[in-house]
Amino acid sequence: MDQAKGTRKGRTGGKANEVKADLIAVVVAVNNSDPCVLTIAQANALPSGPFELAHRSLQSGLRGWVEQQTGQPLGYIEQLYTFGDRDRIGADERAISISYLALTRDEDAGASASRCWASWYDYFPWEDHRSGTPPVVQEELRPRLMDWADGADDSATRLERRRRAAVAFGFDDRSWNEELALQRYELLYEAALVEEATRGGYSAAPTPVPGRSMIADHRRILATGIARLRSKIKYRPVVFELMPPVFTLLQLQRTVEALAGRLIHKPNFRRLIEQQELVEETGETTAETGGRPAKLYRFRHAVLDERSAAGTKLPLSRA
Amino acid sequence: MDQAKGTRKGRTGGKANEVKADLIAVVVAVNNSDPCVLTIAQANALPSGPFELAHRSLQSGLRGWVEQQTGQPLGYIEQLYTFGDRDRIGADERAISISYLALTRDEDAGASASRCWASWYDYFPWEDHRSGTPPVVQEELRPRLMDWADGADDSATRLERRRRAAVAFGFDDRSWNEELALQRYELLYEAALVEEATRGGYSAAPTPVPGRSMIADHRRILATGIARLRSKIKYRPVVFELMPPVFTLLQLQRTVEALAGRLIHKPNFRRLIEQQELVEETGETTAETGGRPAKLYRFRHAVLDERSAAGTKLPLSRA
DNA sequence: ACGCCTTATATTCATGTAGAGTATAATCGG
DNA sequence: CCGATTATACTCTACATGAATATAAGGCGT
Repeated sequence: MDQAKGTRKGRTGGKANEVKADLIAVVVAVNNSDPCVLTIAQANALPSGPFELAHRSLQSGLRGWVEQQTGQPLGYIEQLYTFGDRDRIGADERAISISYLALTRDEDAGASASRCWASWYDYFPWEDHRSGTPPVVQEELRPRLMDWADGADDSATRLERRRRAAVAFGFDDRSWNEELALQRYELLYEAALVEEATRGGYSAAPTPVPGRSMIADHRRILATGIARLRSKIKYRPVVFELMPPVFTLLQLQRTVEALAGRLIHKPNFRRLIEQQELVEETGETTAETGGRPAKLYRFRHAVLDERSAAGTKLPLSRA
Repeated sequence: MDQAKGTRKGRTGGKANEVKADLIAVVVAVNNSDPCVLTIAQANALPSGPFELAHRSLQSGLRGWVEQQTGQPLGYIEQLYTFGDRDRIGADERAISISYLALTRDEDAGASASRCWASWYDYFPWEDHRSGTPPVVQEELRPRLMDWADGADDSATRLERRRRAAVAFGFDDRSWNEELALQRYELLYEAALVEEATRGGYSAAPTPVPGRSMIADHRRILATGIARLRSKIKYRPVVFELMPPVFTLLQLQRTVEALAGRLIHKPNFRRLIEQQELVEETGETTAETGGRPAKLYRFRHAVLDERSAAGTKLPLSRA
């Protein structure tokens, strides 16, 4: 495909088999039920920078870049994915992108000149189902994806495309699965319905679907982070990285709902949290919620020790 | 720590911020209830090679190296983790390791000169609990980990180490969790009980615990692959990548047991497989199993289409 | 041919958990 | 003091899971 580029890099002195490695961060916080990502460049890019010799490790390099570009110190970090440059748009030379997900609280609003929190759903308007399926899904994504499917050469491909669209977006009475955020973005990319897909300039660029784009493959990386986080909150107590030290159960629920992009059954949510003993009461209450004062809770950090929390789904014998 | 190396790389012409990127493969197959990994260099290394300019993508580069070094073509591939060189032992220059998990069948025994399948449990004897907890856990790992814990300076650290060892290995009536394969290896590394941990030559090297080691951080990468696979078989139908086209339910169970390193309740396993409609009968039976002839099944490839199969663990509303 | 061993397959039961709905309690503002 | 609002508690049903037991169908030795 792009084999013509194979011998392009003729720098003298440099070893042929070396590449540039970029560290890219998806830094997430939740403010007032709004899931936010830390951005730079007028919300057009994620914090990032090359892995340098001075960096002690990949993670410390990432921390350095994020702090330098946004002033935001990072707590919880996990690796997302390493992309090769075939996936990178506009990359001028051989490069790989090592992406990370970081969770933080947007507490200290000090020195936040370049710090810019943007809502996830500015980039992915179709991902927020907290008020029901957003209109853009039925009114725009569905017909345009169907057009794309019908544009295939053979009928097998047409069926295949329809099926993939239906699974990803929950068409035809399928249920919406919030964890498929990455698949949805990639499907739209493949259908050339997002701005990034038409950057090559080869095809006549149609109007992209709603949703802000980013430089290079940053929006794809953001989608990867969203998908990972939506999956992870279900089996690891990572939400608490996004919560203040003390909170009410409803605040916790609203945070999870913001991340998942869908609503949660309140009594069941409370039951789940309580029976898993994820939190403990502080003894205080707050009346700032409007009605009956709510108990305040804090995260039981001990659960990080107690549970290895890898759920089984196989009929393993307990013997 | 290794900051002294910071300015070491003074090559003229080459850009400073470029690194070597190695592609490393954990290629898994299961033969006769034995989980195997594809190795080279007398079973001392995993197939690997640098990411080169000629490679179309990271995955195709990996495929190339594995096929060249072992003759084994790869089917299913997924990325595992990208390690920085602080984690690499004996790395002479700045480098990162991008590791992958591949699943295959060891069918065509043709041209397998350099191809060498080695059992997982040669490298991790403490991971096979199919015949109960292996003796090495109680007889060797436990006392030596306790010694390590007791060797800490302050009592808080001692308690912490004991707790981590207990969680990882299921001491003190805790249950064994097969998915913690990586944590177990890293704990042994930290306690300097594996050969890799004493390569620096600084400390007087004690006798490592049983279990074959590998070059660089390859055993760590293998542990990463084992942990990932043990986790993934529980929520995605990846086992079938390791099965022949047609198989009995017991063969399928034995394969899962080989991977998980523990036994499965037979009736429940069958129920799980059947009610999820993962397989369909071929109509044939085989009498090669000793007793009553077993029905032969094949994987229902349609499930890959139908299900997005991301299980929920939150009380989401279905409305 | 018969019984027995082995493996395959089917059935049952108790328990626990998830989804969903309903009921009561404690504030505040009029 | 009433009702709007939010918090908290309880109930019910369906289904999945862990575990045990029962029946079926071959081979094999005598």
